Amino acid sequence: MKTGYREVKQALLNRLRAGEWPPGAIMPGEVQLAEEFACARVTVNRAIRELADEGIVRRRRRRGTEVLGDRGRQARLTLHQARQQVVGRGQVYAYRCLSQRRLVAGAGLAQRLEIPTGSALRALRCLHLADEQPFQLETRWICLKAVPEAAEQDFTAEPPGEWLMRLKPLSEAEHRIQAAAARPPEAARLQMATGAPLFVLQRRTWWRGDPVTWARLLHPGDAYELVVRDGV
Amino acid sequence: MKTGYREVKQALLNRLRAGEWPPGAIMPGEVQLAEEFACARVTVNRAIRELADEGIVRRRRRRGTEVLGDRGRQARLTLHQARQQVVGRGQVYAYRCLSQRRLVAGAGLAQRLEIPTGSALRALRCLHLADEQPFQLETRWICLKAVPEAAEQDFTAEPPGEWLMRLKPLSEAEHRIQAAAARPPEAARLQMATGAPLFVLQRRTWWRGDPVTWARLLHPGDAYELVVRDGV
DNA sequence: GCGTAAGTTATGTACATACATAATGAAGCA
DNA sequence: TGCTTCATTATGTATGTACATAACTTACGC
Repeated sequence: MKTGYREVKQALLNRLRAGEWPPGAIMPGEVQLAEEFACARVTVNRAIRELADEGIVRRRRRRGTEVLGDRGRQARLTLHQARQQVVGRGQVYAYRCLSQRRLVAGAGLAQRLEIPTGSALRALRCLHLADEQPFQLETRWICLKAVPEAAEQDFTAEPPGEWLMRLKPLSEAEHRIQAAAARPPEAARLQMATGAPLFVLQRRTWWRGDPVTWARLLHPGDAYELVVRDGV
Repeated sequence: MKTGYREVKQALLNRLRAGEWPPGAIMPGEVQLAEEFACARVTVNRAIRELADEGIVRRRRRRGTEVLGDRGRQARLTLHQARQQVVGRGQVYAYRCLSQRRLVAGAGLAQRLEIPTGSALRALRCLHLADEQPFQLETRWICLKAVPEAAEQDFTAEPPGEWLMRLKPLSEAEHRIQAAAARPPEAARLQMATGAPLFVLQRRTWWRGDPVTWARLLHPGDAYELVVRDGV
């Protein structure tokens, strides 16, 4: 039976689901599977490579393909800008820059951003609104060493996230998601009660290894959720 | 210059980062790039395919390869079982099953689980501890139609998440992450104040389209965070 | 002018072949 | 025994070729 890599992949997935090769087991080699499916080895290779990319199996030279068991559920998360999230909900987006200034990094900031103390930064505080209601409170620092253009940029019209995305669209990022209690100034900005739950997303990004920005994005906890749907 | 697909991919990424092809632009075709890099078309194909998999470009037949701009940041999220998270932190894991019983789905449950009203379910409430401290409060329903073995299974020794993972290791899943205020019973179980922030992870899974389980995992907000690090 | 058929084009996939690379074990030697 | 060397093996990658497929363009018939 002449087969494409998709069919091979699906067939292998079905067998894995059926428990034919339990976690920890070594699957048959590519040549053997190619023979069984009556296809070229490259075809099997591609099928298994995709399974490996998805974290279902692990491939090692000479060892073969091992079925992974205790791996966690994997999901592909996509994080959008506030504007996209708001218009995606069918609401009207608005943006306000609450403050923007320059400063030099103190010890705490320097440590969080992994930069030397005294580095020049741009500090911003912005509010994103959905249908006139506070949607996200953004606190952001931008390293002027990595992004000197940010020193003179005026962020009253354009959110810094979108501006950065346009300037440096491809960078590495680290995201941290937490739940926290709103402190008084945050609660006031977001028009919620002090101590009420906040959804907190912190994002740090790098550009070729250099720290670019650190953002803390706060959402009122009762109005926000992150949804990830993903066939394993 | 004889090149491998990794080099081609990196070279293309560099040009994309340099803004050579702005978002919305159509990149040169595979044949042209193959000629430029002095390699086979398939090599360029693989390089660009990986960029497409990562959400950086979009490929369409006859149209060519379009550079995406407004896409959100992507990250690969891995969600582990409570046990793995706890031992990963270097703490001692413990598990307690607070209650387990059978019931039939009422209207609300049926809707949330996307099953007919009256379906047989197993309902569980469990507590996961880290160093004797409450770490996660789990509320779970298991559809007996999809997992009949769960009807008689005793979950006092093994957490249902791990048991299910062993039984049905590969299923589709939907995750929802929220921040919420702890209600009195939850707060008591987790030894925290009523109204304090909770990190809420809800997970629904399917097995070949059939709903399998719905879990609500609550973490004290001040002691939990989800970290995702990912080069774009 | 309008709809349909045929042609064009870029990506998508399959295959045979060849060689590269990492990991493992066995043979050979001090 | 302990070490190096070499053969083995499964995966990793590159290439030329061929054909498939989707989508756009043009030509044709009416």
